Amino acid sequence: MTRTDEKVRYSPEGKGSAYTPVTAAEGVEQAFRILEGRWKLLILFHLFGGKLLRFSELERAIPAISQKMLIQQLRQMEGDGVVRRIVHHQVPPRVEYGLTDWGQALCPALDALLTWAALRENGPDTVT
Amino acid sequence: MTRTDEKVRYSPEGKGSAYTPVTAAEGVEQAFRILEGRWKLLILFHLFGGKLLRFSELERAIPAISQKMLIQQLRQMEGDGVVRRIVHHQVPPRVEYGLTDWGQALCPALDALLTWAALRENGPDTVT
DNA sequence: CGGCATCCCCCGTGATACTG
DNA sequence: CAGTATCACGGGGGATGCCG
Repeated sequence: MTRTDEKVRYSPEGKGSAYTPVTAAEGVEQAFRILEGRWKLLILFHLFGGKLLRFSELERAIPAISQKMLIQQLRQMEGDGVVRRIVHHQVPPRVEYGLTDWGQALCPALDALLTWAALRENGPDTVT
Repeated sequence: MTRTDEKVRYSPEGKGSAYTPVTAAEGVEQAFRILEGRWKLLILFHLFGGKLLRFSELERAIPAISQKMLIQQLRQMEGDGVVRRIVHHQVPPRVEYGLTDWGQALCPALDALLTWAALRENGPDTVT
């Protein structure tokens, strides 16, 4: 590494957005807070692609999850604006869950992480 | 903004990289496992850009962290191949920490998450 | 300087039972 | 069908003190 003396805030595009290590970490942690949770990613990937799934369909798609955890994770993501809840007032009750636009926008970001994780195996360690 | 409302699914129908909701979630969770931890992101962002920092420098950079947590998070990331530990055998002891190439490769992925998180405020929610 | 060991607490998670 | 409520547990994380 040649020059590291510059005040590089790791900024990729050198645009107006200047991140310090602290603010950048906080931003990512904010994202992590939303995604953290034993089942959230699993739920998310079941909902990607604009799919709408009923509560019971999600239960079947994720057999190991309990009703409590399913509703808890869904509620949290709904509160965070990632998941949207569509209630059909009828008997028997019909509730569907899907992603918001912002939730859909997670796809490329998670894909980047997926790609990164895959590098571990593919990449020949240049780890000095 | 990029259009994510179309066929941006991770393509289960596609060829080559066929992720199911389960495998994709597992992949991202694998990445999350590595990044999860109260201080890891903060440490990471202090190390981005090929910077090498001593233990005591990291302590000063992150005042709120305890020695136990600092070494714990560093060790875990070292074990995961994200952080590399450089020991200079001398008196007094001198130990520096930096990122592996794989660790550096996290930058764009985390940037994607950062960008996504920023969308929440900037983007006028068309959350239907 | 750069750790390691111990105790303690909190909260996320799981199991189970009940309800509109 | 789609939840709600309660109890219990384990581990991640904080504070503190000691070692090479």
